[in-house]
Amino acid sequence: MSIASQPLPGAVAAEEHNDVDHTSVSLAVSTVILALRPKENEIHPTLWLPLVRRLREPYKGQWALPGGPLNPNLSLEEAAASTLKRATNLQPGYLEQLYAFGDVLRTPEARAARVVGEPEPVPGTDHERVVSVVYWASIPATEVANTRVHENIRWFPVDELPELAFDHNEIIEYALYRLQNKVEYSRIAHSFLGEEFTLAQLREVYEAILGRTLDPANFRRQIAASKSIIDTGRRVEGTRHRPPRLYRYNDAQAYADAGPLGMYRERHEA
Amino acid sequence: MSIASQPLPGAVAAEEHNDVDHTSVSLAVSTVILALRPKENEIHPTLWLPLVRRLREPYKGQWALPGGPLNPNLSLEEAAASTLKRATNLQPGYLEQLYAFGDVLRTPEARAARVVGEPEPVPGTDHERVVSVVYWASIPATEVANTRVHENIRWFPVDELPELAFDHNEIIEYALYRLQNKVEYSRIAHSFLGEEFTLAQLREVYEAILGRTLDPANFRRQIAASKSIIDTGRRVEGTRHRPPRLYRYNDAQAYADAGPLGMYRERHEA
DNA sequence: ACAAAAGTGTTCTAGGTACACCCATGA
DNA sequence: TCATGGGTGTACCTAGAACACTTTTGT
Repeated sequence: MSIASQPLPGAVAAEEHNDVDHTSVSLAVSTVILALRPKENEIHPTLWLPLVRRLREPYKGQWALPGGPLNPNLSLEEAAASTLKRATNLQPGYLEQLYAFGDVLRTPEARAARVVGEPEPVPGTDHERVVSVVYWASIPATEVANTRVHENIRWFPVDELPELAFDHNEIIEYALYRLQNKVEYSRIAHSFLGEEFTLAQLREVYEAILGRTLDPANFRRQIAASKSIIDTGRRVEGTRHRPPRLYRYNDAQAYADAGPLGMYRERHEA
Repeated sequence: MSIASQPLPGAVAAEEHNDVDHTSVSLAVSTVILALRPKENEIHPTLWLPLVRRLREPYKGQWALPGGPLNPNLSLEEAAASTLKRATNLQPGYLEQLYAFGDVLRTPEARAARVVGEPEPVPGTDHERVVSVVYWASIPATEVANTRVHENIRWFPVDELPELAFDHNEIIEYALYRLQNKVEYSRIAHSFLGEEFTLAQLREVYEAILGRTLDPANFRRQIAASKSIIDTGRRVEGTRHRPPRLYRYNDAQAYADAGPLGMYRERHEA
């Protein structure tokens, strides 16, 4: 028996490797995949995400985040990317770990009970324990058109989601919250656009994510001050007003997140 | 066979439950436990953390983060709290998920190779794959004295760590980075102190975490503006200067983090 | 000419920093 | 009375918000 499971005073495990068999908890990786496009008959873009219909119990027939059990040969991030590829066949602009969800019983009811301090429902014997490591990804607008179509995959606007399997509604809510924070102090907004874009397009990304309009004048200055974009010298013509400049990212920096070590390079860079 | 493992166009798994057996990846939970106390012969406090000596291969004899395999009956957070209790017998002031580390081979060498783009070393057949969900916790100063003593547990100042097992040095580095960020926009600093404290003590917490001195005058005003503390009316006497006031937290709010849903309540509160 | 969005200038305010200075206590 | 940290006042600077205004295009 492992020292980890002894309740004696000397019992402290230095983690990892062969301490105990833990086949009863399985590990899945899911991805919240976000892209911007306008709804039918609307001008401004909204966040959309692809969901997958469950083909088996529990929650059979309901929509869920794309994902699956972790392939032992892939890192968590590679697994998330692979999920993304399978579900959409698109190239992400950014990919980052969101959170590891690991409550014993992961249903909306269980969480509600927990929040108000009631006793949690006991998992049934048919309920296998699953810990999900969830990633979120952005898809550049230029990619969106290439989405694969499939009967059991459908894109939904984030403000018109159905009731999803497990705790997936809550996970998406949290992903959107994280995105809102992140857009304010990093450069992820760019990852929703193509190589070149106008300031108005970039502003629309911010507006869609933050859910409010921004002053174009101030927005321009803030972005300029951040030095995150470069004027290509070219303009978009054919608009019925003054032609806007085209910009591109200043930074050849990779948007795929290299994990924590990458994450804290990020804020010191600019 | 599960649809998740088919490479066909229609193959998209809606995650979770019985899709595949994945006994070959095991799941561990570790905790970076942080407390403040002065080093020998120093006045100002430094961050310390407890490490556990490994009793088996790999890395036998080296120090490592306290942790162990996930008990299927516990949530991730409960598992982290349980680890903390086993390693220190102390009550944490705050507990929060840090990150899920899930590279295929988690050694410093592998990460270094990855960063410079070299091919990664191939895991040996004796190397079982482990995904670690890591939490970090703070211990109030009033608790620190009650630490359990044990031959295979030792507290180290964070700036004098030995070479640790696995990628644990990197994990701790990241924990400290996260702490630095967090201290600036939330109230965790309080969680390193007892119920009542002086402004100078609170400032010392900030200074130890941020690694720089702060202007006492401005610090006072900033904390006052945040309304996060309340004057108890009492003072500390016996100092050889003007007696400082005693304060306590304004907020009866729980410091144990309730996960993502709790996390985003946090920033809108103040 | 006019509509519409691109782009510039100006003012105001809140928050942070720097630092001079006064206050209350023990020795 | 002096040393020491507690605590206040104030001037400065910068980033952001608000908004008036000018520019450049297509129709």
